[in-house]
Amino acid sequence: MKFYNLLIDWYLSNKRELPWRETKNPYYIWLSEIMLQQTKVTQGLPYYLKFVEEFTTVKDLANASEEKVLKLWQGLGYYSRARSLHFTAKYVSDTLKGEFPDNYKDLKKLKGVGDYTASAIASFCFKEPVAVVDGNVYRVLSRVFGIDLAINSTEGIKKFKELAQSLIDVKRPGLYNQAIMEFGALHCKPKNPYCISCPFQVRCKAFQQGLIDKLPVKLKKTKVVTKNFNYLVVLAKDQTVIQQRKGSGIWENLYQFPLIETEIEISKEELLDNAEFKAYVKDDFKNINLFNKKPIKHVLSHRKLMVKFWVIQLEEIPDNFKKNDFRVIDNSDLKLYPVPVLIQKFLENFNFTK
DNA sequence: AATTCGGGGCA
DNA sequence: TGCCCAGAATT
Repeated sequence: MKFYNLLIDWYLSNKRELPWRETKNPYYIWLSEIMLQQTKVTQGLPYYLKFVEEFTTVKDLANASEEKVLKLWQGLGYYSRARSLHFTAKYVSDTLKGEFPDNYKDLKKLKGVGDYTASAIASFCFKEPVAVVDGNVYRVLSRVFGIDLAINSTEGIKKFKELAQSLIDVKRPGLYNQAIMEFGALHCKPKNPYCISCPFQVRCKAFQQGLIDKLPVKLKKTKVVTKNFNYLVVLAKDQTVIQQRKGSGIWENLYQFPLIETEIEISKEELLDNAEFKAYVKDDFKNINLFNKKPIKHVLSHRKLMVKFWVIQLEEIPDNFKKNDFRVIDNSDLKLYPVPVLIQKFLENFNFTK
Protein backbone atom coordinates (compact mmCIF):
# COMPACT_ATOMS: atom_id res chain seq x y z
CA MET A 1 0.00 0.00 0.00
CA LYS A 2 1.41 3.35 -1.00
CA PHE A 3 2.03 5.98 1.68
CA TYR A 4 -0.44 8.40 0.13
CA ASN A 5 -3.19 5.81 -0.17
CA LEU A 6 -2.99 4.93 3.52
CA LEU A 7 -3.02 8.61 4.36
CA ILE A 8 -5.91 9.53 2.07
CA ASP A 9 -7.99 6.55 3.22
CA TRP A 10 -7.51 7.65 6.82
CA TYR A 11 -8.41 11.22 5.87
CA LEU A 12 -11.60 10.40 4.04
CA SER A 13 -13.02 8.63 7.08
CA ASN A 14 -11.68 10.96 9.79
CA LYS A 15 -11.56 14.49 8.41
CA ARG A 16 -13.26 17.46 10.00
CA GLU A 17 -15.77 19.50 8.10
CA LEU A 18 -14.29 22.96 7.76
CA PRO A 19 -15.67 25.87 5.74
CA TRP A 20 -12.55 26.39 3.64
CA ARG A 21 -12.76 22.76 2.53
CA GLU A 22 -16.00 23.53 0.74
CA THR A 23 -14.38 25.87 -1.79
CA LYS A 24 -11.57 26.12 -4.30
CA ASN A 25 -11.83 29.88 -4.56
CA PRO A 26 -8.22 31.02 -4.06
CA TYR A 27 -9.34 34.10 -2.13
CA TYR A 28 -10.97 32.02 0.59
CA ILE A 29 -8.19 29.45 0.60
CA TRP A 30 -5.55 32.17 0.86
CA LEU A 31 -7.48 33.87 3.67
CA SER A 32 -7.76 30.65 5.66
CA GLU A 33 -4.12 29.71 5.14
CA ILE A 34 -2.80 33.06 6.33
CA MET A 35 -5.02 32.89 9.40
CA LEU A 36 -3.96 29.37 10.25
CA GLN A 37 -0.22 30.07 10.17
CA GLN A 38 1.04 29.07 13.62
CA THR A 39 -2.57 28.99 14.73
CA LYS A 40 -4.85 26.12 15.70
CA VAL A 41 -7.94 25.56 13.58
CA THR A 42 -10.22 26.08 16.58
CA GLN A 43 -8.63 29.47 17.26
CA GLY A 44 -8.66 30.67 13.65
CA LEU A 45 -12.12 29.47 12.65
CA PRO A 46 -14.21 32.26 14.21
CA TYR A 47 -11.92 34.86 12.64
CA TYR A 48 -12.27 33.21 9.23
CA LEU A 49 -16.05 33.36 9.52
CA LYS A 50 -15.94 37.04 10.51
CA PHE A 51 -13.66 37.90 7.60
CA VAL A 52 -15.64 36.11 4.88
CA GLU A 53 -18.80 37.76 6.15
CA GLU A 54 -17.25 41.21 6.26
CA PHE A 55 -15.17 40.85 3.09
CA THR A 56 -16.94 38.69 0.54
CA THR A 57 -14.35 39.32 -2.16
CA VAL A 58 -10.70 40.26 -2.26
CA LYS A 59 -11.80 43.65 -3.50
CA ASP A 60 -13.89 44.20 -0.37
CA LEU A 61 -10.83 43.44 1.72
CA ALA A 62 -8.67 45.71 -0.41
CA ASN A 63 -11.09 48.61 -0.03
CA ALA A 64 -11.18 48.38 3.78
CA SER A 65 -8.89 50.46 5.97
CA GLU A 66 -5.93 48.76 7.61
CA GLU A 67 -7.39 49.80 10.93
CA LYS A 68 -10.57 47.89 10.24
CA VAL A 69 -8.61 44.82 9.14
CA LEU A 70 -6.49 44.95 12.29
CA LYS A 71 -9.59 45.41 14.42
CA LEU A 72 -11.14 42.25 13.00
CA TRP A 73 -7.81 40.48 13.44
CA GLN A 74 -7.56 41.64 17.07
CA GLY A 75 -6.75 38.75 19.39
CA LEU A 76 -5.41 36.39 16.72
CA GLY A 77 -1.78 37.48 17.14
CA TYR A 78 1.11 37.83 14.72
CA TYR A 79 -0.35 41.05 13.41
CA SER A 80 2.10 41.31 10.52
CA ARG A 81 -0.08 38.63 8.95
CA ALA A 82 -3.00 41.05 8.92
CA ARG A 83 -0.93 43.89 7.51
CA SER A 84 0.48 41.64 4.77
CA LEU A 85 -2.99 40.28 4.12
CA HIS A 86 -4.31 43.76 3.50
CA PHE A 87 -1.29 44.71 1.38
CA THR A 88 -1.67 41.62 -0.80
CA ALA A 89 -5.42 42.12 -1.13
CA LYS A 90 -4.78 45.57 -2.55
CA TYR A 91 -2.09 44.21 -4.86
CA VAL A 92 -4.29 41.38 -6.18
CA SER A 93 -7.29 43.66 -6.49
CA ASP A 94 -5.49 46.54 -8.20
CA THR A 95 -2.51 45.13 -10.09
CA LEU A 96 -3.80 41.62 -10.82
CA LYS A 97 -7.36 42.78 -11.45
CA GLY A 98 -8.71 40.59 -8.68
CA GLU A 99 -7.22 37.36 -10.02
CA PHE A 100 -4.89 35.40 -7.74
CA PRO A 101 -1.78 33.81 -9.28
CA ASP A 102 -2.52 30.22 -10.31
CA ASN A 103 0.82 28.58 -9.59
CA TYR A 104 3.31 28.03 -6.77
CA LYS A 105 6.04 30.22 -8.21
CA ASP A 106 3.88 33.30 -8.59
CA LEU A 107 1.90 32.74 -5.41
CA LYS A 108 5.13 32.71 -3.42
CA LYS A 109 5.87 36.25 -4.60
CA LEU A 110 2.89 37.58 -2.65
CA LYS A 111 3.70 39.27 0.64
CA GLY A 112 2.94 36.97 3.55
CA VAL A 113 2.91 33.88 1.32
CA GLY A 114 5.87 31.59 1.92
CA ASP A 115 6.68 28.06 0.87
CA TYR A 116 3.93 26.43 2.89
CA THR A 117 1.12 28.78 1.90
CA ALA A 118 2.08 28.87 -1.78
CA SER A 119 2.11 25.07 -1.83
CA ALA A 120 -1.24 24.89 -0.08
CA ILE A 121 -3.01 27.29 -2.43
CA ALA A 122 -1.38 25.85 -5.57
CA SER A 123 -2.35 22.29 -4.67
CA PHE A 124 -5.82 22.97 -3.24
CA CYS A 125 -6.99 25.38 -5.91
CA PHE A 126 -4.95 24.52 -9.00
CA LYS A 127 -3.95 20.85 -8.52
CA GLU A 128 -0.27 21.69 -8.74
CA PRO A 129 1.71 18.79 -7.20
CA VAL A 130 3.72 20.72 -4.60
CA ALA A 131 3.94 19.24 -1.10
CA VAL A 132 3.12 21.30 1.98
CA VAL A 133 5.42 21.09 4.98
CA ASP A 134 3.91 22.51 8.15
CA GLY A 135 4.35 21.53 11.78
CA ASN A 136 2.09 18.52 11.28
CA VAL A 137 4.04 17.26 8.29
CA TYR A 138 7.37 17.58 10.13
CA ARG A 139 5.98 15.49 12.95
CA VAL A 140 4.41 12.75 10.82
CA LEU A 141 7.40 12.35 8.51
CA SER A 142 10.04 12.50 11.25
CA ARG A 143 8.22 9.75 13.13
CA VAL A 144 7.19 7.45 10.29
CA PHE A 145 10.63 7.65 8.65
CA GLY A 146 12.61 7.97 11.88
CA ILE A 147 14.40 11.19 10.93
CA ASP A 148 16.16 13.03 13.77
CA LEU A 149 17.31 15.96 11.66
CA ALA A 150 16.23 19.19 13.38
CA ILE A 151 13.08 20.47 11.71
CA ASN A 152 14.17 24.09 12.17
CA SER A 153 17.66 23.66 10.74
CA THR A 154 18.45 24.68 7.18
CA GLU A 155 19.33 21.09 6.27
CA GLY A 156 16.22 19.72 7.97
CA ILE A 157 13.88 22.12 6.20
CA LYS A 158 15.38 21.10 2.85
CA LYS A 159 15.30 17.34 3.51
CA PHE A 160 11.74 17.27 4.83
CA LYS A 161 10.52 19.27 1.87
CA GLU A 162 12.20 16.82 -0.51
CA LEU A 163 10.77 13.84 1.33
CA ALA A 164 7.27 15.30 1.38
CA GLN A 165 7.55 16.06 -2.32
CA SER A 166 8.60 12.47 -3.06
CA LEU A 167 5.53 11.15 -1.24
CA ILE A 168 2.86 13.29 -2.88
CA ASP A 169 0.03 11.82 -4.93
CA VAL A 170 0.58 13.74 -8.16
CA LYS A 171 -2.95 12.95 -9.30
CA ARG A 172 -4.50 14.25 -6.09
CA PRO A 173 -1.98 16.69 -4.58
CA GLY A 174 -4.55 18.77 -2.71
CA LEU A 175 -6.13 15.76 -1.14
CA TYR A 176 -2.74 14.36 -0.11
CA ASN A 177 -1.67 17.67 1.44
CA GLN A 178 -4.92 17.99 3.37
CA ALA A 179 -4.64 14.39 4.50
CA ILE A 180 -1.13 14.52 5.93
CA MET A 181 -1.83 17.73 7.84
CA GLU A 182 -5.11 16.47 9.23
CA PHE A 183 -3.47 13.20 10.22
CA GLY A 184 -0.82 15.11 12.13
CA ALA A 185 -3.35 17.38 13.78
CA LEU A 186 -5.82 14.70 14.88
CA HIS A 187 -3.96 11.37 15.05
CA CYS A 188 -0.17 11.74 15.09
CA LYS A 189 -0.42 14.46 17.75
CA PRO A 190 2.55 16.00 19.56
CA LYS A 191 1.52 14.37 22.84
CA ASN A 192 -0.21 11.04 23.29
CA PRO A 193 -0.56 10.15 19.61
CA TYR A 194 -2.87 7.25 18.76
CA CYS A 195 -0.15 4.77 17.84
CA ILE A 196 -2.34 1.82 18.86
CA SER A 197 -4.78 2.44 16.03
CA CYS A 198 -2.33 3.94 13.55
CA PRO A 199 -2.41 2.85 9.91
CA PHE A 200 1.37 3.33 9.77
CA GLN A 201 2.16 1.34 12.91
CA VAL A 202 3.95 -1.55 11.19
CA ARG A 203 6.19 0.76 9.21
CA CYS A 204 6.62 3.66 11.64
CA LYS A 205 10.30 3.81 12.62
CA ALA A 206 9.66 5.92 15.69
CA PHE A 207 7.01 3.52 17.00
CA GLN A 208 9.17 0.46 16.35
CA GLN A 209 12.14 2.02 18.13
CA GLY A 210 10.18 3.62 20.95
CA LEU A 211 11.13 7.11 19.83
CA ILE A 212 7.67 8.62 19.46
CA ASP A 213 8.22 11.16 22.21
CA LYS A 214 11.74 11.96 20.89
CA LEU A 215 10.60 13.03 17.42
CA PRO A 216 10.53 15.45 15.83
CA VAL A 217 13.79 17.06 16.96
CA LYS A 218 13.71 20.83 17.25
CA LEU A 219 16.53 23.21 18.11
CA LYS A 220 15.78 25.00 21.35
CA LYS A 221 14.37 28.45 21.17
CA THR A 222 15.97 31.62 22.45
CA LYS A 223 15.16 32.67 25.97
CA VAL A 224 12.29 34.94 26.88
CA VAL A 225 13.18 38.53 27.78
CA THR A 226 11.28 40.32 30.54
CA LYS A 227 10.18 43.93 30.11
CA ASN A 228 8.41 46.36 32.43
CA PHE A 229 5.57 48.38 30.93
CA ASN A 230 3.86 51.32 32.62
CA TYR A 231 0.76 52.47 30.79
CA LEU A 232 -0.58 55.94 31.53
CA VAL A 233 -4.36 55.88 31.45
CA VAL A 234 -5.05 59.60 31.28
CA LEU A 235 -8.63 60.61 32.03
CA ALA A 236 -10.10 64.07 31.60
CA LYS A 237 -13.68 64.99 30.75
CA ASP A 238 -14.58 61.54 29.40
CA GLN A 239 -11.57 61.65 27.14
CA THR A 240 -8.34 59.68 27.12
CA VAL A 241 -5.07 59.46 25.20
CA ILE A 242 -3.92 56.67 22.95
CA GLN A 243 -0.95 56.13 20.70
CA GLN A 244 -0.37 53.93 17.69
CA ARG A 245 2.66 51.66 17.93
CA LYS A 246 5.05 52.46 15.09
CA GLY A 247 8.18 50.91 13.65
CA SER A 248 9.14 47.28 13.96
CA GLY A 249 8.36 45.41 17.12
CA ILE A 250 5.42 43.80 18.81
CA TRP A 251 1.91 44.96 18.01
CA GLU A 252 3.00 47.17 15.12
CA ASN A 253 0.23 49.62 14.14
CA LEU A 254 -2.00 48.61 17.04
CA TYR A 255 -3.02 51.18 19.64
CA GLN A 256 -2.15 51.50 23.30
CA PHE A 257 -2.00 54.03 26.10
CA PRO A 258 1.08 56.24 26.45
CA LEU A 259 3.83 53.89 27.54
CA ILE A 260 6.79 54.32 29.85
CA GLU A 261 9.13 51.37 29.76
CA THR A 262 11.45 50.88 32.73
CA GLU A 263 14.36 48.60 33.56
CA ILE A 264 12.68 47.38 36.73
CA GLU A 265 9.24 47.45 38.28
CA ILE A 266 8.60 50.90 39.72
CA SER A 267 6.51 52.33 42.54
CA LYS A 268 4.22 55.34 42.44
CA GLU A 269 6.97 57.54 43.86
CA GLU A 270 9.41 56.35 41.25
CA LEU A 271 6.89 57.02 38.51
CA LEU A 272 6.32 60.55 39.78
CA ASP A 273 10.06 61.07 39.65
CA ASN A 274 10.41 59.56 36.17
CA ALA A 275 11.68 62.09 33.63
CA GLU A 276 9.44 60.80 30.87
CA PHE A 277 6.42 60.95 33.14
CA LYS A 278 7.20 64.50 34.27
CA ALA A 279 7.61 65.62 30.68
CA TYR A 280 4.13 64.36 29.89
CA VAL A 281 2.03 65.55 32.82
CA LYS A 282 4.30 67.97 34.67
CA ASP A 283 2.72 68.33 38.11
CA ASP A 284 -0.80 69.37 37.33
CA PHE A 285 -2.45 66.01 38.01
CA LYS A 286 -5.24 65.65 40.52
CA ASN A 287 -4.60 62.10 41.50
CA ILE A 288 -2.96 58.97 40.24
CA ASN A 289 -3.87 55.40 41.10
CA LEU A 290 -2.36 52.08 40.25
CA PHE A 291 -5.12 49.98 38.70
CA ASN A 292 -3.50 46.63 39.40
CA LYS A 293 -1.60 46.21 42.66
CA LYS A 294 0.57 43.44 41.25
CA PRO A 295 1.98 43.76 37.74
CA ILE A 296 -0.04 41.93 35.11
CA LYS A 297 2.09 39.24 33.54
CA HIS A 298 1.51 39.06 29.80
CA VAL A 299 3.50 36.33 28.08
CA LEU A 300 4.33 36.32 24.39
CA SER A 301 6.32 33.66 22.57
CA HIS A 302 9.61 35.48 23.04
CA ARG A 303 8.84 38.08 25.68
CA LYS A 304 7.40 38.41 29.15
CA LEU A 305 5.76 41.72 29.97
CA MET A 306 5.20 42.95 33.51
CA VAL A 307 2.55 45.62 33.18
CA LYS A 308 1.17 48.33 35.43
CA PHE A 309 -1.76 50.54 34.45
CA TRP A 310 -1.54 53.96 36.10
CA VAL A 311 -4.87 55.79 36.08
CA ILE A 312 -4.34 59.55 36.08
CA GLN A 313 -7.25 61.92 36.67
CA LEU A 314 -6.83 65.40 35.23
CA GLU A 315 -8.88 68.53 34.63
CA GLU A 316 -7.50 68.87 31.11
CA ILE A 317 -5.54 66.70 28.73
CA PRO A 318 -1.96 68.03 28.92
CA ASP A 319 -0.66 69.75 25.79
CA ASN A 320 2.12 67.19 25.42
CA PHE A 321 -0.56 64.60 24.64
CA LYS A 322 -1.97 66.75 21.87
CA LYS A 323 1.02 66.45 19.59
CA ASN A 324 3.32 63.90 18.00
CA ASP A 325 1.49 60.62 17.45
CA PHE A 326 -0.79 60.86 20.46
CA ARG A 327 -4.52 60.98 19.91
CA VAL A 328 -7.04 62.44 22.30
CA ILE A 329 -10.26 60.46 21.92
CA ASP A 330 -13.60 60.00 23.64
CA ASN A 331 -13.62 57.04 26.00
CA SER A 332 -16.59 55.64 24.13
CA ASP A 333 -14.53 55.47 20.92
CA LEU A 334 -11.84 53.25 22.42
CA LYS A 335 -13.66 50.16 21.23
CA LEU A 336 -13.12 51.21 17.61
CA TYR A 337 -9.34 50.89 17.74
CA PRO A 338 -7.37 47.66 17.29
CA VAL A 339 -5.52 46.97 20.52
CA PRO A 340 -3.43 44.10 21.90
CA VAL A 341 -5.23 41.52 24.04
CA LEU A 342 -3.40 42.98 27.04
CA ILE A 343 -5.10 46.35 26.50
CA GLN A 344 -8.45 44.80 25.60
CA LYS A 345 -8.52 42.91 28.89
CA PHE A 346 -7.79 46.12 30.77
CA LEU A 347 -10.59 47.94 28.97
CA GLU A 348 -13.03 45.19 29.91
CA ASN A 349 -11.94 45.15 33.57
CA PHE A 350 -11.77 48.89 33.95
CA ASN A 351 -15.16 49.32 32.34
CA PHE A 352 -14.39 52.38 30.34
CA THR A 353 -17.88 53.40 29.36
CA LYS A 354 -18.82 53.92 33.01
C1' DA B 1 21.71 31.07 10.37
C1' DA B 2 19.33 33.13 13.97
C1' DT B 3 15.85 36.09 15.58
C1' DT B 4 11.43 38.25 15.67
C1' DC B 5 6.91 38.42 15.34
C1' DG B 6 0.76 36.47 19.72
C1' DG B 7 -2.14 34.21 21.90
C1' DG B 8 -4.38 30.15 23.57
C1' DG B 9 -4.56 25.34 25.00
C1' DC B 10 -2.78 21.34 26.98
C1' DA B 11 -0.23 17.76 29.82
C1' DT C 1 5.85 25.87 33.28
C1' DG C 2 7.21 24.40 28.53
C1' DC C 3 5.78 23.19 24.12
C1' DC C 4 3.01 23.49 20.09
C1' DC C 5 0.09 25.43 16.53
C1' DA C 6 -2.09 24.73 8.36
C1' DG C 7 5.10 30.07 9.04
C1' DA C 8 7.06 34.27 7.00
C1' DA C 9 9.99 38.15 7.13
C1' DT C 10 13.84 40.32 8.81
C1' DT C 11 18.39 40.68 10.67
